Amino acid sequence: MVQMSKKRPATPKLAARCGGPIDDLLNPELFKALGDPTRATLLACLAKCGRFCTVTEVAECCAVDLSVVSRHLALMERADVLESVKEGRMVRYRVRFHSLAVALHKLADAIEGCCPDKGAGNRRGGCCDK
Amino acid sequence: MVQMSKKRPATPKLAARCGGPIDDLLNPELFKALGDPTRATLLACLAKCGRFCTVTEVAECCAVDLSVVSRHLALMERADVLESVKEGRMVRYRVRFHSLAVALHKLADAIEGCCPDKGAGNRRGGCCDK
DNA sequence: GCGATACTTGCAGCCAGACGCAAATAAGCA
DNA sequence: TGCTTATTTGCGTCTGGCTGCAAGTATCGC
Repeated sequence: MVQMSKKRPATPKLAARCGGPIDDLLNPELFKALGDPTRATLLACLAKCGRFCTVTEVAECCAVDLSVVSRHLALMERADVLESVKEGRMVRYRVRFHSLAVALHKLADAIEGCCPDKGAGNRRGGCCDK
Repeated sequence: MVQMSKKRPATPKLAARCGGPIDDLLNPELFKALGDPTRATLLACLAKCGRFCTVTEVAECCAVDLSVVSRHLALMERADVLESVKEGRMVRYRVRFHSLAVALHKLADAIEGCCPDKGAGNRRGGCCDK
């Protein structure tokens, strides 16, 4: 296995030029999807429920209009937080449990990998590609 | 060790009444802080840099006004993403590596714990307190 | 086909937040 | 004290996003 040199940039300006795993993992679209209180409620309810739920069912867990719920669910699907299946006239949404958990674990690992006080030489390969 | 009953709510509506670890971990303030492209850039640069950086240094890694950077950093500090120290006339910010990584790992675990196709009976105690 | 149900989309109002500029505050230095 | 540097704050602007209502589309059962 080739040992890549994982240098740490001296300044934030240099860090900007230096790609690392954190750049792709810190996806604003994903976190925007998780950053709205209404969507957080919907997501938590869907997660606790576990199964595929219809838009009407999900709408019963918070006070906003059904059309708003429909839009929130569609947005979270575009951000790969949810997946959906169409069954006749209804659409069922479910949390993308694995994909979401993996994305969060990877980001957490990338962040920890950037931490300088981590024993000798960054575990997990450091934060920077060169 | 007492075995708590970790039932899964039948509907999203019931799920809303049923508290679980995911409710607290899915903190909109945190994800709002991560959900802006400019803040994502600043955070990635700070993470790759690893050390405490001044506002002026951080501002060099993206094209917005210094005052904007100052506001973004303060916002991320309020969301517990960054920490700061004041040194004379300058303020240095650094990523809260451990705290951030732990929050993300916990959320990822809580989400995985909600996933129904996880062998027999939810690992990690399920998603619901009752 | 017709009405009912399930969901999406168009529209408009409204508020939050991102931004730049300029002024204010704070701290170092001569 | 006066000047410079570092950062914050006030203000106005503007865009984006959340929301509700109403209308549109799709599907089901009769």
